[in-house]
Amino acid sequence: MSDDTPWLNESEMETWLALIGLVSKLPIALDEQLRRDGEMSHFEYGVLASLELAEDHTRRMSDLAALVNGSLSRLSHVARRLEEAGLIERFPCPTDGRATLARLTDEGVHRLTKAAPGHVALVRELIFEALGEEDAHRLGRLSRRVLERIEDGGGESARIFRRL
Amino acid sequence: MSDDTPWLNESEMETWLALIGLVSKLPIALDEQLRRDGEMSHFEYGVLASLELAEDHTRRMSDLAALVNGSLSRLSHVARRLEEAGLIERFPCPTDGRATLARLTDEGVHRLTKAAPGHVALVRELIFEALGEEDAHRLGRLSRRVLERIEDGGGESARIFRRL
DNA sequence: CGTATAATGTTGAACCTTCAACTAATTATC
DNA sequence: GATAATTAGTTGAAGGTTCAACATTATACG
Repeated sequence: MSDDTPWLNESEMETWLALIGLVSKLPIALDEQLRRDGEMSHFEYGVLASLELAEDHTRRMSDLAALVNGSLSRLSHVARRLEEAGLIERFPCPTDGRATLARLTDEGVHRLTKAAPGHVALVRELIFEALGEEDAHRLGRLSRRVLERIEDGGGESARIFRRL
Repeated sequence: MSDDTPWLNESEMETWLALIGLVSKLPIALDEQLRRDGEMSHFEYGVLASLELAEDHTRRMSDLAALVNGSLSRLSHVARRLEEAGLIERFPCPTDGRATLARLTDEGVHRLTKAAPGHVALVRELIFEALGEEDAHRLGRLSRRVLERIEDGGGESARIFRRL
């Protein structure tokens, strides 16, 4: 095979490995703290936190799924467990019979409140203290640009593929 | 409770959400392409690629685990599946009776070769084309700094906790 | 209206990862 | 050199995620 693939050069490879390292290890660090301080995963924390910010502590399942970057199926399973644990409750949406609403319970608020300070402290240490406000802000902007590209259709080849 | 927790301000929250978005979605985009072009996950790709770069296409399991940012247990399960699929083979290390060596087979090389061009193309598009070489390099440097902080013990609170 | 299509969620099975327990070999220590 | 502690790796069970199939309700459109 004639190799016209534009492989990564050494500098690009270093960049890529650093990013992959971050993407693999940051979630583990977050899960570790939250498991310890709140007996929950980072995904579950996201669900609870996102409900706490919402009007009446209530959101539609599909909105919630989008906010926490998860599939509806994943959220549905997680919601069942959170409901069994008494941290949220679910009930049908009065205005759209297809939809389900999830609401944070008082106990959910309590558990979130217990875990949150440690979580914020960890985020501060790993991002804002490690980089300083300015560089942290740069990291945010760069992340957003990559994110846009990802959401733009998952890559050129995927777009072509999907059109067939 | 008197609330002296230094919550994130709006700008910090935007930064953090962007980063979390990246960390949740980049792996999904990578897995999608590799699943399509090579019937493998990104983690499996990492294992095969890391073996291909090695002397004699062979590495110790524990070295491999560190290189792909995974636990030894996870790697062991994955290695069993890759071995069953004929992509790698495992055999005891001749110089250290505790260790196991993993070697990429010819079929493993073939499968890797099949998936690699699409993978590189995706990485190029999502990172280097989206950001340009210079900003991509910045992203790499920032990632590395956060990574160092993570590996520095998982955060101040964790260090204190662990000392008790 | 009535049917076709799309949107919203849930479920169970298959699959993957983590966790704890375990085996086996090596190194440290006395 | 025997025993203890450490290191390397595997395993099975428990728990979480994905995938495909399904049920249900809403919307489009003829």
